[in-house]
Amino acid sequence: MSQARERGIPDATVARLPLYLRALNGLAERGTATVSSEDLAVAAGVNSAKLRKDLSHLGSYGTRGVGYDVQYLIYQISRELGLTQDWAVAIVGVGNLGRALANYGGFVSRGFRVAALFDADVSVVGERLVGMAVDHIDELEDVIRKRGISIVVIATPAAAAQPVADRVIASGITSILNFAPVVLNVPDGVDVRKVDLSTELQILAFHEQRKADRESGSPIMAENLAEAMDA
Amino acid sequence: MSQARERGIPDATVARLPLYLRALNGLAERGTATVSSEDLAVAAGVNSAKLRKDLSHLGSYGTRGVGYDVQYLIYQISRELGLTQDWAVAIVGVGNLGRALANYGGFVSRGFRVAALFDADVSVVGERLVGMAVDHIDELEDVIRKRGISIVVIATPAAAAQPVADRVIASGITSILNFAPVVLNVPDGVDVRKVDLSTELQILAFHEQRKADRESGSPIMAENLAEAMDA
DNA sequence: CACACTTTGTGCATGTCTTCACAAAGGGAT
DNA sequence: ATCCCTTTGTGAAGACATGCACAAAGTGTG
Repeated sequence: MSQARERGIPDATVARLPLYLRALNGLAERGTATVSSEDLAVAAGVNSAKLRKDLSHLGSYGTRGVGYDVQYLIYQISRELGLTQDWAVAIVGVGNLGRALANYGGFVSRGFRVAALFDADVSVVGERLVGMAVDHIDELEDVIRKRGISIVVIATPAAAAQPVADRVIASGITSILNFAPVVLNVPDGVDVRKVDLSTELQILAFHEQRKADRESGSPIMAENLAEAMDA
Repeated sequence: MSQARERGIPDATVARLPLYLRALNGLAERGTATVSSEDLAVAAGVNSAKLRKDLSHLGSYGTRGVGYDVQYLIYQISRELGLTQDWAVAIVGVGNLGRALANYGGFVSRGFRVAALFDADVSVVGERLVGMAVDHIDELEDVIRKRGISIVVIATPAAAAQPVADRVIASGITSILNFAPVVLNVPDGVDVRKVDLSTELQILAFHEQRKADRESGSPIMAENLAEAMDA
C-alpha cells in the first residue's frame, strides 16, 4: 500500500515540515508526550486535515484514537529533512546582514553549523565572529572543499551575488540560500532559495492598499462583497 | 470582457509582481524602452506564458508584435502594488537583525520608509540609526499612531514576538512582517508574512540529502529514474 | 468480550496554478 | 493596400494542492 510513500513528497508538504518540527519541539519542551493532529495543527497554524495528509507522506506514524508520539515524530521529520546529519554552511558577505545571520543562534542549533565566513573587504578579513575567522573571498574554492561546505548563504550586495554564485557552483555546491535582491542564474541541479525583504514588504503593501480601498467604499459593490468572502 | 480584471489578482501572481518590477527597473537603468514577454521572463526567471498571464490580470498593457513599454509597465505594477504611495514602516527589535534591516538600503528606496525603531533594552534606546532614534517599546502604541505607521517588522527574539504582535494589532496595524521563528496568532483581517532562515535551510537540506541519496545509488531504480525527470 | 469513543489515514470533490498552443492584433516593408 | 512577421492575450487541458467526510483502527470501560 501507500504508493506515495518512500520518496515523492510534494514541495508544499516539504515547505511545511520545518513548521511542524518547530511546533513539536515546543511541545516536547513542555513535556508533552503525545499530540493529536488537531492540537498540532493549531500549534503550527494549519488545518488538521492538511497536517494529517502531510504526515501521511512520510509514513504512518500516528496511532488511531491516540495521536502522534511527539519524540518519535520529531525524529522522523528530522530524518526526512536530513537534520540527523551535520551541514557545514558558509556565509559569503559579512556586512550587517551576514553578521546578523552568523550570530543568529536559531539555525546553528539544529543540524547546521557555520563553517566558513567570506568577505571581499580586507579590513574585515581576519575578524573573528562566532569563533570563526573571516576568510578573503579569494580563498572561496579552497575553503569550500577543505571544510566540506555543502550549503552557501549569499549575503553580499546585489552586484556581487551572481559572480559569487558562479564560483560556489563551480566548486561543486548545489544548494544556495540567496539574500541578495537579484535573480540568480544557475544550471539545472542547483537549488536556490531566495529570501527577500523588499518583496515581502511589497506583497504586504498590496494587501494593505486593498484593505484601504475597501474601507473608503469604492462604488463597485458586488466585487467588494465577493472579496470580503475570502478569509 | 476580462471579468478577472479590476481586482481579483491571484496570490501567486501578486507574489511575482515584485520580481517583475525589479527586472524592469534593471532594464530601465540600462535604457531599454520596450521588452518582450520572453525577454522579461528570462530576466525574472519565469516562464513567458506565466508572465503574460500574470500581467493580463492587471490589464492589457502590451502591444502585440512589439512587447511592453518598460516605463509604463513599471508604473502600472507600482500602482497595483501600492508603491506610488509612501509606507511608514516600524522595526521592533534593534538587535543584529533589526540593525541589518534598518541599514538595508534596498527597501527604503521604493515606497517604504523606516519611520520608527523600538527596543526593550534601555541601553539601546536613544541610539540613532539611519537618522532615527530608537524608542522604548513602552511608547509603541503612541508612536505608531502619531507617525502613521502602517506596516510593522518584528525582529525580536522568539519569545517577544507574540506579545509585540498583540500590541501592534491593538494599535490598529493589519500588516506584519515577522522574522521571529514563531507562528503568530492573529485575528482575521491581519496579514502576516514570515521570513524564516532556519526553515529555508531545512528545505535546502532536504533537497541536498535527496541528491546525495540518488548519487550513492539506492537499489530502487525505477523510483530514482522517475525522480530524475523532475527538473 | 462487546460497546462507546477517539483519532488517524485517505478517497474524492473542489479549487488554484501552470503550461501549451493558437487566434487576434499590431508593425513595417513593398 | 496587401502581405508577412512578431508578439500579445487567453481558452482549455493538465498538474498540483486543499479540505471534507468517513471508514478503519486503535483505546478503555464495564
